[in-house]
Amino acid sequence: MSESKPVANEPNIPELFLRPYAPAEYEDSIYKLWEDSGYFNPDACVADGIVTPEAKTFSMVLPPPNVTGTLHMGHAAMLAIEDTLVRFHRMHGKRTLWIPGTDSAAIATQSRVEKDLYKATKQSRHDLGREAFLERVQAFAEESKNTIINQTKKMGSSLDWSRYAYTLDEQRQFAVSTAFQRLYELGLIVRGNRIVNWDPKMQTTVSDDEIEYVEQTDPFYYFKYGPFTIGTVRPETKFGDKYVVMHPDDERYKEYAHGQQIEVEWINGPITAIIIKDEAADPELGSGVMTITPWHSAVDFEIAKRHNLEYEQIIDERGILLDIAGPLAGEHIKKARSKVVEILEQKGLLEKVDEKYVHNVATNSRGGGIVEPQIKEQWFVAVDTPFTLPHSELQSYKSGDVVTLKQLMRSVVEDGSIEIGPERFKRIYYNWIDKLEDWCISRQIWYGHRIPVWYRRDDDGSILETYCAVDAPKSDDWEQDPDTLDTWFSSGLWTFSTLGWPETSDDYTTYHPTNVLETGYDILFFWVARMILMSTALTGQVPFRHVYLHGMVRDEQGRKMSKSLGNILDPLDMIEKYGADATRLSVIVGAAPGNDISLSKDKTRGYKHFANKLWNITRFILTYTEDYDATAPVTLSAEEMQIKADLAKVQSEVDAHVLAFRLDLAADAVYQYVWKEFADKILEESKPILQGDEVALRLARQQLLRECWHDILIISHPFMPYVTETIWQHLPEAMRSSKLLMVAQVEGQ
RNA sequence: GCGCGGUUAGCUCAGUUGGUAGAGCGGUUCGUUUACACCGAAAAGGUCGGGGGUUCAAGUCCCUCACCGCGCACCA
Repeated sequence: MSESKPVANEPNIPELFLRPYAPAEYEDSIYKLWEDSGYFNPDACVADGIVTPEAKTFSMVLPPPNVTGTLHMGHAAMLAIEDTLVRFHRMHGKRTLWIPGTDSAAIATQSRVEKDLYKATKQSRHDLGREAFLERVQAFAEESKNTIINQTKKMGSSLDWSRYAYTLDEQRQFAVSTAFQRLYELGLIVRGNRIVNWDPKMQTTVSDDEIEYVEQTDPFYYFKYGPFTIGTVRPETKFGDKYVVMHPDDERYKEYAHGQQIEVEWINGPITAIIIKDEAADPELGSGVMTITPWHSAVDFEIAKRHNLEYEQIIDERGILLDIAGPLAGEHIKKARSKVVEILEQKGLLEKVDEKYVHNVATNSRGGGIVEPQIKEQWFVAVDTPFTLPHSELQSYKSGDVVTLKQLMRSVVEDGSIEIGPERFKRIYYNWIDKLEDWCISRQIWYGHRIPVWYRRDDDGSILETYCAVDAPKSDDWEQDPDTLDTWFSSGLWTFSTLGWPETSDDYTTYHPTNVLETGYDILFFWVARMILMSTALTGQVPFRHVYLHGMVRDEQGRKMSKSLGNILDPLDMIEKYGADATRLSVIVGAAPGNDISLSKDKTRGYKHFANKLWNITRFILTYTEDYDATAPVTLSAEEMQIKADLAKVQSEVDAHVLAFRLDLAADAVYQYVWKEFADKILEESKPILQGDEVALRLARQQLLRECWHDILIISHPFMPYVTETIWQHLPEAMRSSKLLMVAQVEGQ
C-alpha cells in the first residue's frame, strides 16, 4: 500500500476513512476481536455485566452442515438470517446462545470415502473391513471439518464455539444410544419384516422421505395372461406372478370368482393362477386386471397381506434375478427385461407395446440408485402405536397420558406451543403427518450411530435373546446389530443433545426449549418434524417455540444453482469481492419468508456500495465534528428534535420487523433510512450549519449527528456486523457506549 | 389425482387489518471532483395475468379461466 498523501486542510481523522471501505482488510481481524472477547458465549456476557444473570434467554441451534461439505449460498442465507437474529437479541439484553455443530451426514460421507478409496486402491469397503474403513472415514471427516467451520466464520457468524457439537462425538453418541433405548423401552422402536425402500447401488434401506421420484420414459407392454390382458413396464419382475387381481365390482369379470384357479401359459411354462378380487384394482386403468409382485411393491404387498397370499423374492439385493427366474436366474434386471419380453413374444403372448410411456421411478435422493422395494427385517419408529408419555411439560398432554407420536407431533402445533411461519407450512406439516407411516431407521452403511442392540443366537443362528442398552452386555456371546441409524435420528435430538441431555445440565435447564429454529423449507419433514417427534417423546418439551422457514437461493432468473448450468455463485468469492456484509444483505433483502430468492452479483455489489456509504458518512461526521466540545451547553432546535424522533421511529419499525421475522423489510428499512434520509437529506442540509459561523447552532448540529450516528450503527449492526464494528473501533471514545459494538445494548429496553 | 405457491416498472421483488401503486438493479438527462463517481438531482417507465362479483372504494376479499413453479400420492 502506498502511503496516503496528506490532503490540504484534511482534518486529523483516522487514515483508513480516507480510502474506500475494503472489507477484506478488516473482516478477519474483526472476527478475531469478537471471538477473543468471549462474548459469543452468554456466560461471558453475564460474567462481565453486559447482561444480567436473570435476563431472558434467546437460544437457537445452527442446522449443522455436513462435516465434509463446503459453504454454498444456501448456507450463506441461513447464516445471514440466523446471525442477524442472534446479534439483534444479544444487543437487546438477552442471554443469547447460538450453538454450532456439524453433521456426520452418514451416507454422503461414507460414499465419498468409498469413491476415493476405490480410485486410489481399487478396493471396496468390504476389502478393507469395517474397522479400518471406519477409521478412514473418521480421519476424512476430522480433516475436512475445519473447512466448513472456517467458512462459517467468514460470514460473521457469532456462534458459541465453546459449545461446538458433532453428531458423532462421544456426548452425542451417548445421547443417541440413550434415546434409542428409551424409545425401545416405550415400545416405539420395533423390529419387523416389512417392505422397505432398498437402494441396490448403496446397499442400504432409505426412508420414505428420502425417495425422490424421477420422470422416465419406458415401453409399456401388454401381455396375454390366460383370458386376461395385463400391462406392465417391468416384465422382469413377473416370474412369480400367480395372483391375478381385479375389482370386485368390475362387470367384465363377473364370471370369475375370488379364489378361482385357472391355468395360464406364462414365462417359464404353464402355471396355476388364482383370481383375487380387491378394490385396489382400478377398473378404469388398462384392462382393469393386474398381476402382483408383493415382494417388490408396497401396494402389492398390502394386497397380499389382506388376502393372506404367498409371496416370494424375485430380485436380490444387488438387482440380480433369483432361481425363480429359471433360465434367467443370475441375470441383472436391466438386461433381463428385453429377454423376458422376447420369450413372451415368441409364445405369442405379447399383445402390444406403447413405446413412450412416461412414468415416475423412485430413486434415492442421497445420490443413490433406483430404489427397489424389498421385504427386509428392519428397525422402525412406530408413529401410530399408543404409549404412556413418561414425562410432559406440554400443553395438551400430561405425564402418564396415553398418546401416539403422531398425536404429539400434531398437538404441539395445533395448540400453538410451536408457531410455524410462514403460516402455509402448517398445513403442509399436517398433511405430512396424516400420511406418515412408520419410519425405517436402520441403515446398512457403516458410518453412523451403531444400533445399540445385541443378540444372542442359537447354534442355527436364530435369535434367542435381544438386549438393548447404551453399553454392551458384559458377557461376550452377544453380537451387536450391524446396522447404523438414519442420519435424521440423531439430528432429531439436536436441540437437546447439544445442551447436555440426557443429563439435566444447566444448559439444558436454561436454554431448552430453544426459541427459534430457522432452516430451509426443504427439510421441514426430514428434520423439523423429527425434532418435534423426538423432543416431545423424550423430554416432554417442545424443541423450539418458533419455526421460521426460508426459501431456496436461486440465480437471477430464478433457476436452481447447479454445476451443469454453470450459474453457481460461491459465497466465498462473493465475500472476497464484495465483503461478508454485502453478501449477507443480498440474501436477506428481497427474501420474503418461505419464498425462494433470486441472487445476482449486481445485487451484492449494490450492498457493497452501501457498506462504503456507511464508511463515508463516518468520515463526514468525524471531519465536521472534530472540534465538537462535549462540555458546552447545547440546545437542539425543534427540527433537530424531530430528526431524533424520526430515527427512534425507524428503530422501532426495524425492531418490529425483526420480531415478526421480516428481516427483508427490516434490512431494507435500514438501507432506506441511512441512504435516502440520513445521508441525502440530513447530512446535506447540515452542511451550511456545520460550515457556518453560528457556534451554538454548529454545536447543536454536531451533537445531533454524533448521537444519531451512534444509534444508527447500533441499529445496523445485526445486518452488517463487520463494517459497523470496524467503524465503531475507530470512533472517538466519547462516541461509543461500549468497547465492542457487538455487545452494545439498545437503550430503553 | 390431492394440496400449496406464484403471475405488480426492462430484470429481481415488496405492498401487514381493502383507501388512487413502491424499492433495488438497469436505462435516460443533468450536475458535482471541498463525505462518498462505490456520488447527487431530476424525470421516464405499471389498464397490478384475463374475465366476473362484493364494496362508496379492490393489487388487497370472493368466484372463474389461463400460464409458470413446487410438494405429496398414484403409476398394472
